Amino acid sequence: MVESTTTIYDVARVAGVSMATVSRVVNGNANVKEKTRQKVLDAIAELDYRPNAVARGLASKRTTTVGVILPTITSTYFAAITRGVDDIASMYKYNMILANSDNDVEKEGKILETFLSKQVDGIVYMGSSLDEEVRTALKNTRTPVVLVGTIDGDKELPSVNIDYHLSAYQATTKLAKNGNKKIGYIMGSLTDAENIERMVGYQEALIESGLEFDEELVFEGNYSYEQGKVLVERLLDRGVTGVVVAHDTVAVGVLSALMAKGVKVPEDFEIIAGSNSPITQYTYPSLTSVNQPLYDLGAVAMRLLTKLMLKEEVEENQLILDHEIIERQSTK
Amino acid sequence: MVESTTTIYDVARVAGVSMATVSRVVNGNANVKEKTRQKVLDAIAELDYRPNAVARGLASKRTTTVGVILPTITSTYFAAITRGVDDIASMYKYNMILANSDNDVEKEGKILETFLSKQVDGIVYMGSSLDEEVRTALKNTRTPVVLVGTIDGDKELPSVNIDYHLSAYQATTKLAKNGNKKIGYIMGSLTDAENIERMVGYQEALIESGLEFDEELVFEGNYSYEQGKVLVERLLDRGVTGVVVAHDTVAVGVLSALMAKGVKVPEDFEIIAGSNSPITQYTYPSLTSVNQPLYDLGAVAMRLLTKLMLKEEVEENQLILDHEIIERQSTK
DNA sequence: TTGTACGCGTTATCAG
DNA sequence: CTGATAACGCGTACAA
Repeated sequence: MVESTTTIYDVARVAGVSMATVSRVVNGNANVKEKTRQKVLDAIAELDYRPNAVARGLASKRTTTVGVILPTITSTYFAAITRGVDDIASMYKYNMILANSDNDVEKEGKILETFLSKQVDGIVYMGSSLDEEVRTALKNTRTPVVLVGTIDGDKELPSVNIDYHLSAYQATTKLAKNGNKKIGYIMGSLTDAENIERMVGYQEALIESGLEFDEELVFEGNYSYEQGKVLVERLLDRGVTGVVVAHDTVAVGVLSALMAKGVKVPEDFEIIAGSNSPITQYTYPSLTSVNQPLYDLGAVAMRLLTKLMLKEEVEENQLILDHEIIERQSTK
Repeated sequence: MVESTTTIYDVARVAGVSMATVSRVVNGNANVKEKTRQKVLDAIAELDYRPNAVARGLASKRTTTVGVILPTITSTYFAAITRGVDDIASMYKYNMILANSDNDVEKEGKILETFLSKQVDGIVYMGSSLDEEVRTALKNTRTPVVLVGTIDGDKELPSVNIDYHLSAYQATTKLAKNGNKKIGYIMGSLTDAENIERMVGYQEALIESGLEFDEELVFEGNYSYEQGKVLVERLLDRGVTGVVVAHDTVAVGVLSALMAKGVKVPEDFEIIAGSNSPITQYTYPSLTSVNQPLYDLGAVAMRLLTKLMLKEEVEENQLILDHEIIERQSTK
């Protein structure tokens, strides 16, 4: 196999046609006589010719590649979304360049630069906190961008999310109905639009349930399991008997710490996790969870992106997918 | 921001030099007078010029992109490895095109074709079963390939793994020493070289521990949680009191089913998981696990790949990383 | 130290 | 239906 880059010219020569015709055949252009098409196809098979996508990209200004930027692929939350993105992407013949940002503004900036220099046709962005700087950069690009699980406060950038406000309201109400008087909430930074929505939903639910809002019961938990274990101490100190945890990994940490302390779940303490990523089913007791349709979020986002890339009409930029609360063993 | 693709020529014009000089500056070529370099830099800043990586790739025949092919990114096992790959990749200025194969031969073939047509500089392959067809294709490519967590029976393709034989031996021995008389093993398909190694280690440990090998106690478990739950019935039926489970997700399924049945872990049943992916710490009781250094496996593989891509000398192609058994709560 | 000119492998336009 | 030929944006010998 001496494979020294056989080009479209080689194929043309062997098939006895011009390279233009070969190009037509390769690209499925209809204007080719069946007989010549067959000659070309034979030559392609004979030479084991494979089109060079880079050259193609240069000439056509399309790379059939989209950039995906996310905090870290090791999170089952982002992994599930990403799987949805990839499935739809490959369905539309796109590939995915993936980059982990650790939600670091500087890294995000660099990744964005790289993606643009690589001429990606579109970008899928995930990141709990959408920094102002990054947001501006995203808006100033000609390249289509879709946010997933991330809210742009101004609702300018296309995005796919669930109704965080409603989900927080429902989860809190559920805990209230189960008789909990002190209900905690662990979410990400309150500077994120997404969490502001959650906060409002939480407060509304408390009020409607005749409970008092106490900011001491709201905690900022990042993505870590350890964080969850640490927060349990404070939850218990403050008399909390039920908690809604936005990030699943943190929820698992909370559960583990409670179990280790001998606190009975759900008898003495109830937990509702926030995104129904796979791990919520793996724990024992399994975690009641807000079911964010993660795979679908990714799939829908990618579908939206294809429309944007192909300049199709898009009636609505801000997509909201349905969620539900899946009852498992961590609530009564 | 009228951004109509400013090229190297525009920069040259503004800076009053030739495009060759601009190219030199952009590529950090030393042979440029400091003064002109500065002029060029200014022009670049003024025009907000960004090199076109596609054109660059065509001219230089290097894309600074590697292709990563894996069964599914939703597995914490592969996700952890992938994170290691990406960190080292970006350290060396490479990007990662990611594709999920579901371990399907046909998909793998297509992905490989796509990667090659996109002119990736190298390929990282993960997949429990390395199909003969795929293996051949991988070997016939000029593009460097590194396998991770995957064994090439012939040891021809460069790879990074742990010693599966030894790990199986140790885990089995541990359960034997703890007094278990019937020890089960759940692994993937026995057609995979990796699992054959496990099988041998398992058998050796049994013999040395004076226990009998019974093929009825070896199960083929794929990656699913559900599978683990199903297998528990059979394990119990056959009097097994301790099991080694190669795939963590399956191990979690086993644990959950046992807990649900009221079987005490580790008192009445012991479990050792196979790869120490994050979920093994998240369960309660947490899972004793063979600690495969997943992140490192990915990092080392990518490092090896950079050497291959840069045609550096590589003394050893078959890398084996150390593992250990991390004691948690699922063993006595 | 800097500039010229060609090539990388395709796509796309325009004749014919 | 088919064939020249000019881009696409950049790297790089070869000259100067």
